[in-house]
Amino acid sequence: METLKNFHRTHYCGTLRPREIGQTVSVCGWVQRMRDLGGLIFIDLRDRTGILQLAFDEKTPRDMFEKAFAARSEYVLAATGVLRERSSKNPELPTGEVEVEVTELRLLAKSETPPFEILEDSGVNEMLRLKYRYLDLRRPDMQRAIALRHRIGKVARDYFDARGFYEIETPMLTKSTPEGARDYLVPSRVHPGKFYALPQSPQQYKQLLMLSGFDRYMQIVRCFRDEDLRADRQPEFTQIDLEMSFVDVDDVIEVNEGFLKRVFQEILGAEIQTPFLRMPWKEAMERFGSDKPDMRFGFELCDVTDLVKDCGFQVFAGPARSGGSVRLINVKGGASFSRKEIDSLAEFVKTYKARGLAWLKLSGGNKSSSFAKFLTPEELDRILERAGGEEGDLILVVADASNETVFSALGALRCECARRLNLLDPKEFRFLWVTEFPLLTYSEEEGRFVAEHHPFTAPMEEDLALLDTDPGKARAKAYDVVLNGTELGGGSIRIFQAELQEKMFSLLGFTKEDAKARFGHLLEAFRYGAPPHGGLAYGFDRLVMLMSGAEAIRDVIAFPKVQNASEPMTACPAPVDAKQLDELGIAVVREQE
RNA sequence: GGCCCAGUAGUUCAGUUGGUUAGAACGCCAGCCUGUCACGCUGGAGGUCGACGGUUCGAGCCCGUUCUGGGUCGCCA
Repeated sequence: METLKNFHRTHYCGTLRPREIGQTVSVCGWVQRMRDLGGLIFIDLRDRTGILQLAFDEKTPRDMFEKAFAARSEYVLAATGVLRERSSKNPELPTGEVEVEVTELRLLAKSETPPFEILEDSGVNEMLRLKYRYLDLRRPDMQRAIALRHRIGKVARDYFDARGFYEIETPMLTKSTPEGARDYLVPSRVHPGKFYALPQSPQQYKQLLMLSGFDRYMQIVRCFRDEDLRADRQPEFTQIDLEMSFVDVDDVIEVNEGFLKRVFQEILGAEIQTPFLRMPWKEAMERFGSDKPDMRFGFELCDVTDLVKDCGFQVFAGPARSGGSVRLINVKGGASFSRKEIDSLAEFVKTYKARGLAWLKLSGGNKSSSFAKFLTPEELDRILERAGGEEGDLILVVADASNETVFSALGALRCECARRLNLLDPKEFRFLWVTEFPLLTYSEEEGRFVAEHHPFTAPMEEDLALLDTDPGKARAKAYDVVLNGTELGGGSIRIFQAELQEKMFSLLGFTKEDAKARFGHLLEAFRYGAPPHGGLAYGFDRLVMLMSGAEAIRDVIAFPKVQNASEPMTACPAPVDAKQLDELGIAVVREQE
């Protein structure tokens, strides 16, 4: 095996063009492919910039030719030679007009045959890819995703720096505050029986930084939540976290619209119009059945509760009379769905706890329907009129005694129909601010109000009086930025007055002692002059995912975890030595079989 | 914790009603080949059909259990 002694790379493989013809170049990389034509050998050498053809023939020094002959996939080579024009060009390749007439070739490392080929758009099983992630990451699409991630982070740092934000690090070993997601706990050798928690977000620290007068803070920061995974949720994930002092909702929104406009412009060349549409939470739910509506298509919800309250169809009339609702979406062009497809949509809404799905199809001048026969023609006409039903439409109705069920079922259904009708263009970017979230929601399970966002979120001034009379109706100065049905980020203006914070805690059912034990440091700090402040945090992985067109955040994370929160390559989590546990004063009483 | 989907050479897949020795492509190995670039040609190696159990004269295929992975509901302030 050889080394790089006295060898100096002059170029990346993928960067060479006819302008360098005649120059002596030195390149390094991995063997993508070797083509042995007998007296002539070609090697495609790959580095992170692309592929370059190395050529070997009878003019090549004999020992170099022998080395080329022995080259195999993924061998690591260094080559020096004169760049020349190819006698037959390859228009498919950016470097397709040139090749290196090799005079020196070094074999730096051999490679076993990889478990899968290093190719773009690999159809390989993801588990295998993740087990050999270091090989998977050699593939051009992964290289691009990781490079894109870097560039987006760079734009974020540059943008916020230019607007006076400091990047300040906050601790990874923090105090567990068991409100919200489960914490990852870290034991302490020095304090047996006591635990740190990995941060779910730097929320309290960044608020304290505002109190310290830093005025504008940002951080690209790892966060941890010990909850179940999804395509867009990992147990450790990255936020672009920011906080600003002496601001209200409009100020936070404005600086962030500027950021998103900039990052989409710089990275994708996409011109995003600002300001974004803003929509109160209540309107988003009523119109789209979701607090993160995808605005790329219609199919808005339509409330027909009043029209069916007295009808003879109990499936509709029952929920309509008992405080629930009957709502529909009109899927334009949905009449093309077969009966079987409609049945599968009915199965789909059942996962959202809907009892069933009533449907009416307008096709070929006819109405076919699962429920029309239970209604009078007049009742049906009024429903169709309100739904705007016309030829080619499919009307889908969900009735339930719980409005939440109706919203979540129809909200998911409208997205599913759009998917099936191919209405989702990943290159179209429809931004939206959802604002005026409820401050509190009542938890039946816990028998108390819980914070919708978090307990430091400020109520809207116009709703302050409601805190004493009807707290469930109070709206918060909270906002989410939504892109194509994905929550990209969210934040709020925070409470900065101790009296209001105490009132919030009491609404949340915390005693003074509870509040002191959990948030005492914050409450005490707020006694020393807290500025009005607020902020926002982006899901960085989700942002990169949407900008790269990936379908899961795993595809934009170098070393992601799989669904059971383990990591296939290193096989963690893993048991530890009894000695380590002993030092920590920890006894494991229940092990997984 | 619930529901749905998937698991067959190294990889991606096919495999009829349950019936002889489980196939293809790519990859890999060997030979030939001087302008290929998904090189070509010839030959070859490579399989616990995820695992266990059951039904059967006979199971890749049917049944049950289980493991692994994916999606999703719950959960995720």
